Amino acid sequence: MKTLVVLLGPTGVGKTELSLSLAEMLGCPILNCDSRQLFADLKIGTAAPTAEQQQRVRHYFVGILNLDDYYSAAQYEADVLQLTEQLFQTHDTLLLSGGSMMYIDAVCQGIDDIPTISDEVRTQVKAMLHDEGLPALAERLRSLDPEYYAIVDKKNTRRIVHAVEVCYMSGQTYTSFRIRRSKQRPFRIIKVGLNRPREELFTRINHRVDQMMQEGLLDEVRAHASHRDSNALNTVGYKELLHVLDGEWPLDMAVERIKKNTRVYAKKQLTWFRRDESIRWFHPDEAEAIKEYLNLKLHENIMAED
RNA sequence: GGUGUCAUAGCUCAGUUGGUAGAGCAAAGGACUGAAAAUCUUUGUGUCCCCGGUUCGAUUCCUGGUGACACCA
Repeated sequence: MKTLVVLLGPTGVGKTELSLSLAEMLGCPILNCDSRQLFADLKIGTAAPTAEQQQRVRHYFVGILNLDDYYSAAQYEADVLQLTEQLFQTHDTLLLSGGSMMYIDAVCQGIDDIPTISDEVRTQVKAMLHDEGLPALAERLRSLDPEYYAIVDKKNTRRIVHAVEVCYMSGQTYTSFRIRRSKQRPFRIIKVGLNRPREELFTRINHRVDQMMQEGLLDEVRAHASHRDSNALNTVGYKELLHVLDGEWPLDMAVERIKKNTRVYAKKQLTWFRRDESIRWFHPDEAEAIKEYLNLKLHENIMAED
């Protein structure tokens, strides 16, 4: 039985550093599970693994997308499953490391099979939203899919828009695609969570943002500002600095906002992870304990096979 | 040293004609299934600077402290 070790935790906790030594111990490559490190041009602002780190351990899913590329959790699920099938032929264990909650769940439990929205439908629904407003779009959803309308957050534009898109795209209700059943994987999953005391985590985040600024984050944003409407740049660190480039915010205010928004993001990640009882939590400094835990679990695995 | 102003939530402040208080920001919590570092959402936070006095009752009025600021010496 093959094993996928999932290393997760809030942003800035220290996943990257630890993932390297775990991968070296396990003798395996690292599969990145950070939705923004997938983009080749967001190196500084996403604290992507450096060339040197990638020299140490082979990484997959780092810097493989252009800023305007369309990508999704479902696509990530498919890509990871395909790659793991291949890599498990030569490895017993693989390491998935990152903090993108939905991407992790997509790999571990799967995601419902929902039709991909065509550009036409996307544009059409976008126009409806623009012309009629959100309440009117919600009314359309009420007649298209009353069941989902009953439970959806009526103020959440993303959710309403997506549900309407799916209805128009498929001619069926959005509800009919929401199976929400977790899929079986042909490998075992061990989840290791990293966390620190709140104050410690926030101090690290603040320092890391200052460091990103020193490394030239503003220049990175400037270099790609022409893609400002892409989803990729709707990311903490980038959206704030775009306001600076537009002359709307002073730099120090933007830096403070980046720190705050990163902290908020970290909290959101922890909220999501908290309900996953299969995660075994550690402090990042407990590297030895983590290795011991993994060895124990992997050994159990072998015993179970005999 | 003198005169004046101020002292209320983690911060900036509002307010109570005397019945123990509220905004913004910060903070904490929650949702989440094909854009997720996205998107949406809930919630407080208190010796009202301290000791007295007046009063049924003082954060509010009064005396005295303490501290901050401004101006004058």
